[in-house]
Amino acid sequence: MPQYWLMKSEPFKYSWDDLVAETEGVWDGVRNHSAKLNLRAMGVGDQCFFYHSREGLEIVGICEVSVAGILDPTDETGKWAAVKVKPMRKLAKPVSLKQIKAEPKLADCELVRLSRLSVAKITPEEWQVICDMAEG
DNA sequence: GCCAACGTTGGC
DNA sequence: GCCAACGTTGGC
Repeated sequence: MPQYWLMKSEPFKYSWDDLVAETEGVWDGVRNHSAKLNLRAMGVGDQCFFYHSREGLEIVGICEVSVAGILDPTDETGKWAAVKVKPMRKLAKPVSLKQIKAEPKLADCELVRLSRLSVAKITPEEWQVICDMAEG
């Protein structure tokens, strides 16, 4: 059974469109231990929301882990983890942070509780709630 | 651009 | 091993 995640990226550094253009992207540059543990816990086929931070502040698309458990190629120490992801689909309607905060069912999600965590875990229930919001 | 939250570093 | 200082992240 796949797990669910949310990955943040600043769109002016690496946006959803950049990932789509690349077809497959390496999710590297994470330098936070909690985020690293989440990256290490990912498996091939896991589903990830692609969230735009700093600008946009919304979930824009869904991608899937295509390669799990690799070392961060941008890290010379060999201590940091990375995964590869492939874009799956763009959301019909982006789900903004504002909407997420306004939804009681999402009040406890890692994205809201740990706002600075760049790779957050999403429960299946939360995933479903956000997917419903993206279609509404 | 500001600032709060949080992680890391380094002096003791 | 504690904690103050500092740097970074990310919402506003």
